[in-house]
Amino acid sequence: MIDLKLLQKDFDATAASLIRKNVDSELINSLKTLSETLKSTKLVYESAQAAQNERSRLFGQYKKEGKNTDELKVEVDAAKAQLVDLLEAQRMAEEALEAIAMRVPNLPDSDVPDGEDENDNIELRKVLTPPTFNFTPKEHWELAEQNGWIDFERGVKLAKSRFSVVSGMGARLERALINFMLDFNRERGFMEVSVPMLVNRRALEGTGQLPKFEDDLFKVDGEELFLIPTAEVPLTNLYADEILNATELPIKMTGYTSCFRKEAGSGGRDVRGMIRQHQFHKVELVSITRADQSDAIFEEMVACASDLLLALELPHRLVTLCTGDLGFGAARTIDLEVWLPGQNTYREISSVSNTRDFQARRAKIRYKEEGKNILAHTLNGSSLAVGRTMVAIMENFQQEDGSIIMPAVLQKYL
RNA sequence: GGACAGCUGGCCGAGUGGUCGAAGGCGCACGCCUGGAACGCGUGUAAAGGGCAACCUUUCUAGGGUUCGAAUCCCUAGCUGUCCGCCA
Repeated sequence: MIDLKLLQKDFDATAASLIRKNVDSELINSLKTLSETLKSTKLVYESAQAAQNERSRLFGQYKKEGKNTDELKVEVDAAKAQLVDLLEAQRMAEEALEAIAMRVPNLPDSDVPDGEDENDNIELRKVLTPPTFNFTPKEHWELAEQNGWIDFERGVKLAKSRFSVVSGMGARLERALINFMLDFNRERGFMEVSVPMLVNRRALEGTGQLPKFEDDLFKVDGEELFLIPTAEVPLTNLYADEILNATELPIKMTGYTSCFRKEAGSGGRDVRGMIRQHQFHKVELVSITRADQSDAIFEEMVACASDLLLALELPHRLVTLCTGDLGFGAARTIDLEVWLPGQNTYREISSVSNTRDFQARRAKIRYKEEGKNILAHTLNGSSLAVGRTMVAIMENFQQEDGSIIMPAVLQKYL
């Protein structure tokens, strides 16, 4: 959630910032109005309550002194009825504000480039040169089927479309990648954590998937539980509702989970192959930091993901997302896109975001510094999407006969 | 799933109707002590919102109720623990 005080104090700048993220200006106006209404409603209620508290105190005193309380009781009862109404007004103002505030995205950092969509993203740099082939490189689904690594049909039989089965060397590669990534991240100071893959509504509100994006999530029937779309949700919410000691920060974590997404809005995109599945594996990085640490940790996380690709000898590029492509909770994001020779293009394989205090405000993650409670900064990044990494390995290391050479760093994991 | 017990500050824990946002301890911060530390001693220390401030409001899991007044009494829900059942 954005800082509503900032919106009240510096409306023009905050509104301009939200407009950069395509938030409707009417919505911004109503957000401001509602937050001010709440403020004045509260003021009225609180002074009425203060008067009532005083009367109650007097009542006790009268009783003790043996005075008659009949007159006071009439007064108290009258005020009580009024208080009920005032409280109700306050509650309605709160609800109205929250309904909107929880659906307003984070403010982008001032240096995030303006833009409409992914076409306006800005390439930062390329790492490694794409390989050249003296034959026409195949796409991964062809290679996967030829090598017996992935069975798309049987995945559909077991569940539905966008599910697949990985077997043989493919399954071993998947496991090797997960282990390799976790070890790599651990060596960079990220503590390994294993978390639930089902979470409650509160957790998803904390990281921003709810209330706005419920359609993208798989929900467990009859329970208030959802399958996680990313390990970012449980890892970040690990510290929800807590006040950490400043000296404990930064907390740097890595975790492997399956991820589940309905891919509701993705239409007919990437229907073939394993680029876009309902269930996929991902190793995630999450950091909880002090406000002054998040920029440095952000760079660390980007470097970690990029170096991981480098270790796997996978050509990739780093891209700064423009305002229009930025996710709901992100103040800034760098995507890592891996080269896919079969598709002759770069495709997203990792996304590293700094949400600043946006998630922390929702999830109530604070730290104490010099006696004050300060909202933490939270960051997340994939490191990496396992399925897409397998796709990249297949396409980049394919031989003319369709066989695939494994990256050297994975040897000891296979 | 069944029975019983519990849920209080960063943590532990006292508190059965007003003097309680709450004893005490731990932790933390600062100071003294020390060559430097530990120990010891002293002081401070719940959160959220509003206000320049004094101060005000709210919060003892949540929601409802009783009462002039609820951490305290009643109801419901959630969670935790223990025992039983089931089980990888």
